Amino acid sequence: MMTSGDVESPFAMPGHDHASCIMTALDGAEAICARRGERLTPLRRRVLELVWRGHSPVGAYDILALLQSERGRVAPPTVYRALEFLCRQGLVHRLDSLQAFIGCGQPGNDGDGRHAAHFLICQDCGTAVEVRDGQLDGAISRLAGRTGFAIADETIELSGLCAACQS
Amino acid sequence: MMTSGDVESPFAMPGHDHASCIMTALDGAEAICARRGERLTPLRRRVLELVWRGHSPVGAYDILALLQSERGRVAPPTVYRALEFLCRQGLVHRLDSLQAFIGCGQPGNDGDGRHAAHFLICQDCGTAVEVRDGQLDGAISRLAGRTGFAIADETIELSGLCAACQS
DNA sequence: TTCATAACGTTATGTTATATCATTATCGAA
DNA sequence: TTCGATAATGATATAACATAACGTTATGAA
Ligand SMILES: [Zn+2]
Ligand SMILES: [Zn+2]
Ligand SMILES: [Zn+2]
Ligand SMILES: [Zn+2]
Repeated sequence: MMTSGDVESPFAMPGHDHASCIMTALDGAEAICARRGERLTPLRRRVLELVWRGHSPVGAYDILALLQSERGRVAPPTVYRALEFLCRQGLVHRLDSLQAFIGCGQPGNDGDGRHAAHFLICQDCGTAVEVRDGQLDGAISRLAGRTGFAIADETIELSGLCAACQS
Repeated sequence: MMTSGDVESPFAMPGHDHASCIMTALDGAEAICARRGERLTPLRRRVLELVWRGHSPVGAYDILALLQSERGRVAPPTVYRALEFLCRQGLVHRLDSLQAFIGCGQPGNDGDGRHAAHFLICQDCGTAVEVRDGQLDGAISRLAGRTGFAIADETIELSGLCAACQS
């Protein structure tokens, strides 16, 4: 599975045990919600599982189609409400540059809410990896301090080619 | 008018001479397109002018409505094609977090194409300021180098409150 | 049990963006 | 100048993404 220490080669996980990624994500979500007194209902849990189908961002309507294939009539608000809950809990992130969603690999590391997430997105294989970089965080903090700007939300998404896809 | 050296207090321009901002942007766009052999047609020029109505991002359908009010029937592709051209020339940037567009204050500084743009966006007054920060650029470069990632496109948008709006 | 609230279902609509094909403008070559 | 290639625009339709509004059901505490 993918671990949170894989920053040096975040894309290097071909043929990994993805079932383990999913299980870790679901178990972690259960624990986080239990601790917070939030309700990870069957629907929300299933949507989270569908978001975790892989390591590529998934569109809301992709999830909708998957839900419809297993439950019959499902309407967009059903999906958007579940995604909103999952984003609020920091279990899922929205990638604004793609209008799509991806599971968070390090949820709950920032107290009780969501955290700023920074992404590398491969335009070839579609993989998106959440990265944490102290220098980047520092540069952002200093920029904010220098300009007197109070950051509430960060959208940092770097698109390009991962190492494996450059050959 | 706003100059490209205002990085230290990028939001401090209340009551400035915005007509001068617009003129500078249009004149610069003319010069850049002429140099590149690209055609800044009346429509494209007008869309650029409308994007420069202020220092807040403008939605494509806002521009559409403005165009319709002065030309009668105008369809979405007309606006999107003009915006696509202006983005391609680096004269306008799209803010993914807002699904909106804003004029570039420093176009043509990077040879013949668009450049990476980083923004501070005030959630109160709506102003968006394009910033250039060497430390941020450096942190991004090092992150890419360290992970073997080849960046093609950067979406960096920091939302929050500008200094003036925190009181 | 009863009530208040949260979650979900359902219908309708709003918002953003693009595919496709017809028409017109532009510009260089014959 | 006329022709023909290409770029730009017009026009119609539809795709893709997201939310408003309201009714119903589930949940849990008093
Ligand atoms: Zn996996
Ligand atoms: Zn890749
Ligand atoms: Zn101005
Ligand atoms: Zn402000």
